[in-house]
Amino acid sequence: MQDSLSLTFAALADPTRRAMLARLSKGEANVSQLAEPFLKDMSLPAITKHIKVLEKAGLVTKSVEAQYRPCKINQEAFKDVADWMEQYRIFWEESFDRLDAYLKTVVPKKKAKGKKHAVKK
Amino acid sequence: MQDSLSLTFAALADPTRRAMLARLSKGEANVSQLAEPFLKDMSLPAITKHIKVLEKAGLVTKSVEAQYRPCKINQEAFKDVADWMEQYRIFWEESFDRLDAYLKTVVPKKKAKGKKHAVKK
DNA sequence: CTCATAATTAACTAGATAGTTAATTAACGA
DNA sequence: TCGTTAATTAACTATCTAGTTAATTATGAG
Repeated sequence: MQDSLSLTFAALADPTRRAMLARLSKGEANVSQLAEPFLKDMSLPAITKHIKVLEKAGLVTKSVEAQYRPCKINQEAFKDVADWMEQYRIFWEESFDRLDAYLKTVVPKKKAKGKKHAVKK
Repeated sequence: MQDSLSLTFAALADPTRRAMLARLSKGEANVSQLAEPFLKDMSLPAITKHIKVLEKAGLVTKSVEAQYRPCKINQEAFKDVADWMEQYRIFWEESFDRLDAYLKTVVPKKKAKGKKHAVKK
């Protein structure tokens, strides 16, 4: 991995981290506040690591306030995901009719020029 | 991991797999057609595995047609991602004003009841 | 039947990820 | 200054991931 979108999706691929984002969508929270619902399941260092993953992914920013580390959602990464999703809108929007129509506009049963990989059927 | 959304995000966290989806968004393709742009970088078994990841994530379905395995995009997983994203719309939509307004509606500098975790400042 | 192509499976490896416990750093309050 | 709380770092481990090569299965073409 390494590219920014991959980092972001990887960060989202964990229920603990998604729950943290859900919490942060309600407002800022420092590390122990974020940790609180999970401390029955995992240690504080584990939480620290999850937050680091969210930061590296650009989904969260953390600041310094005395001994606290208030975290908040960073819009940029969400925008990146939303932008990427745009190209698939046709697939996740309700209308099946429009999908059918769309699928007829692209690659009308392409023959694969060199006829090497031609799809027979 | 294990939950469906985590599987889906994990599948999206790879540029090869995202490129495959982009290809499939233009229309069906069988395994070797999907593989073609990547064979200079990786082997066919690696491709097979990537496709399996996309299938398990529900992003792609594969069928059988003679010796070919035509793949196509499966809408469901995209819908799931889009639905999940909905709750963060306020963050990825352009309007900063509306975000400010929103943030004032939730958690008005909560005091953390037991005063144990009170955010000082 | 035999060969070539499509695709998968098996077995293995390097490196990443997610967690642990123990120790450390920093700031506040008394 | 001393104890407490907030948070991180270090060191380690188990499991997962992404790739490899070699072998195998299945189909259609001649």
